[in-house]
Amino acid sequence: MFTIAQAARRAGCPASTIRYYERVRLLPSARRGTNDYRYYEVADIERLAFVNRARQLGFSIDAVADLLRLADHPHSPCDGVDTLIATQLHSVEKRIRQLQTLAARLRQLQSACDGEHPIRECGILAALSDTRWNEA
Amino acid sequence: MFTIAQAARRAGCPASTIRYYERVRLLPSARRGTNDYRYYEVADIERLAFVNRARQLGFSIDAVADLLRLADHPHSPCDGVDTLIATQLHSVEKRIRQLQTLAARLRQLQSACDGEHPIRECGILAALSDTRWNEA
DNA sequence: TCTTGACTTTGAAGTTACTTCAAGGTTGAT
DNA sequence: ATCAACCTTGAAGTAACTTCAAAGTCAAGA
Repeated sequence: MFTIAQAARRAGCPASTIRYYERVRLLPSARRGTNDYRYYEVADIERLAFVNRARQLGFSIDAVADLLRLADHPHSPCDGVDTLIATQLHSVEKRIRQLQTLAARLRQLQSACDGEHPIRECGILAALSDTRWNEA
Repeated sequence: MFTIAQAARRAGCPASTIRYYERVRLLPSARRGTNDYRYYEVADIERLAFVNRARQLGFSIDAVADLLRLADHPHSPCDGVDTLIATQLHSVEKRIRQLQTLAARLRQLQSACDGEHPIRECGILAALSDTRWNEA
């Protein structure tokens, strides 16, 4: 049996996050001691660690809840899991593409200024003020 | 003079966003008519468009406020502008690297399952449950 | 035993950048 | 006159937490 801080250390997240997951019902209510402290067993901590790993992969709380539900039904087919992973991968890839476009624009802006002149002559602000910007 | 919806259309953002920017003081309070409607001139709309372009580049509201302040001082050197752009570019690049790591992990997970078996045998959930995960 | 510091509890509010909603007033065209 | 489409405000909702305040608990050392 572990206190919330011990569980947090083992699972690799703050105690406040564990309380939060309980509050939003991502995790079941923890067993309580007579002092009203939450106590966790190894199995609880493993589930929590599973949640943290999925969150680190960028899954939303709702998606993690789906994953947990799927993991709790060992006999059903795993298409659902595959779909969740694929969906997440697609959204990550899309976000990467957006950010790459962004980075390219920022680099372009950067090349419009050598830092050695007053703002009045700054190509960056000129570009940002240019109404033709949105065409680019 | 334009109403808020007209200004919004010209600047390319919802009217609610303009009100929001005013509320958080990113933009000055708009001039009001006797009907209490907000009215905008071309210069106001240009400033709003500038804000929208910077936001589209991923600058936070605070950073946009900095950009506006800098743009309002045409005689000071433009190092500050350069720094803001560089900082933003670095954070975008960092985020891209994080997401690429994420995508690689998701692809790795994907390869652990061919979708043709029950969850009990699913390599994805096995990997997510594996305590050695965090080493990877 | 007392104290001290580190833990625990709760509910509420703060974070970011908006969007949505409710309830009501204004405008312009028919 | 009436109708749609606009405008106003303040408040609440969104995601996923984090931080805070106020108060109770516990373990160890003097």
